[in-house]
Amino acid sequence: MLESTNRKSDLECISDDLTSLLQSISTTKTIDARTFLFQEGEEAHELYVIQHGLIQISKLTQEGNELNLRTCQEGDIVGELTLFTDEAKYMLNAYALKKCKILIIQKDQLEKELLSNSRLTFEFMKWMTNLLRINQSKIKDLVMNGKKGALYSTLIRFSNSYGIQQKDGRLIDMHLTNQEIAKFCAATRESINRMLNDLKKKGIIQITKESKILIKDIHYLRTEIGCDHCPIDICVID
Amino acid sequence: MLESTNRKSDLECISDDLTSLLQSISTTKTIDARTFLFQEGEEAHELYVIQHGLIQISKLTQEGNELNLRTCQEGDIVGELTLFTDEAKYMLNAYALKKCKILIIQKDQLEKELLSNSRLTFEFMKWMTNLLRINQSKIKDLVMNGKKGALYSTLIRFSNSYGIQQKDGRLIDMHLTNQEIAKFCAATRESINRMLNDLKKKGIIQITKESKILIKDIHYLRTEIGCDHCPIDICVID
DNA sequence: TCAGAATGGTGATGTTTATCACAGTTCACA
DNA sequence: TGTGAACTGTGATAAACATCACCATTCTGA
Repeated sequence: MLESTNRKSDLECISDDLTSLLQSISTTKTIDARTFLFQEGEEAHELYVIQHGLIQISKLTQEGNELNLRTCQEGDIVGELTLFTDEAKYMLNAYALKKCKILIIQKDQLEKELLSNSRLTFEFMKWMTNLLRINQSKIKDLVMNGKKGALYSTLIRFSNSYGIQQKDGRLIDMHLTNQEIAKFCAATRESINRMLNDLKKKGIIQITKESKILIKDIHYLRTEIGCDHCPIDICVID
Repeated sequence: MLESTNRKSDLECISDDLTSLLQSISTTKTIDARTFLFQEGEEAHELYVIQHGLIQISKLTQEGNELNLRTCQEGDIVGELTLFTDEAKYMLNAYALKKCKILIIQKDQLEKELLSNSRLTFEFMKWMTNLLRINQSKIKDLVMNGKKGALYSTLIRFSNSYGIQQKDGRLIDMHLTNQEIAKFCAATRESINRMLNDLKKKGIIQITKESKILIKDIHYLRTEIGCDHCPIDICVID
């Protein structure tokens, strides 16, 4: 490991002021692995900051299919889509992949605090704008170059969010099954498997002993989907 | 025409205070049909409110393909993705479909004004939150049910944004060519044409004399893509 | 340590969607 | 009012992707 991950959590992206505010007005709780922090349709009066653990944000379809949208870890803010909204229901599911320690922040309290401090507001709006930009670029990536584009985009985003630079490439420091990747791409496990094997044969990626993905030629992935010069803070998982 | 469109523009969604603020700090300009208000990569120091006209927001790919993201008319805010962001370049293209009258607002001036007035901040964050939710649901719709899902979602969104209720259905009061719809769905003109004709044969839609789309059975479209009970302010074009 | 579960891998086959090619129709405007 | 441009419609064919079926491999917990 030559260099630690360059991923910035939500809390790292926003200022220390906001961070300490969030921590000062919050309580904590612990949730077990393989349980939901919240589910679609539930009333949303709180939002959360992950102190420790791993949470998957997803959306379910009627047929039981699942689309993964984010994978969140320490420092990330979860549940943000309900802020300042009358419609107080979650649209998404938050599922704990590991045991988590969570800060709980009351939505109306945060709203109150934000409105009384314009510097915090500025930080928060900046963060929201960034989420908007990320989502815009995701729409393009998932839709414009078929499933291959969706996969390449997902790999690039994971690399930017959770990658560790190594001498022979960039390691996605996270255990990802074919099935999980498929859920980010809205593709089937089998298609993802075939495409990953193609990338292996071409030498673009490599699977490590701990079955993590090592990206040896990220430039190939980028040029294939035409995100050659897109800003690195946009091409991320959350 | 039994009932006027229920579409709310951005300005209608946000408060009168913000509306008048936006108008007070803006200058105006006029741009011709078939010209760009701004293009990807350009420096972004301003954002815009449409006073009159029609603007298409899109994203181009390297191969010259185009993905339509929004169609904006009177009252809509354009260029919002650059707010509160260091990255001062537009990610999208704004193309005038009709001659437009536009309010120009300096980005830093708006940021300053917003931060000095917490009620306006509240409104603005609420509006941004809503945009985020719309984008989330668009990702799902475009990706989860194939091109048919993308088409049905696009029709529903246009119906909600630009529809006029009539005795025999809901009329999308806008001239949409197959090619334009295709750009919203990231599909080909031919595929859209075939799918629309299938819907015609099934009696789900009907084309009026002015070649506008009349949706006779929106319930069918909704159930097919599983957005039967999604809030109407989320299933919109912008 | 061993049985069952989860995951990875791959062929065969069918469906969806794009591509190409071209003819018919409508529209804009000189 | 006629003519080129834009749009619609449709068949034939190819590529992308899903589905199904099945076996190999790895992981996991009693």
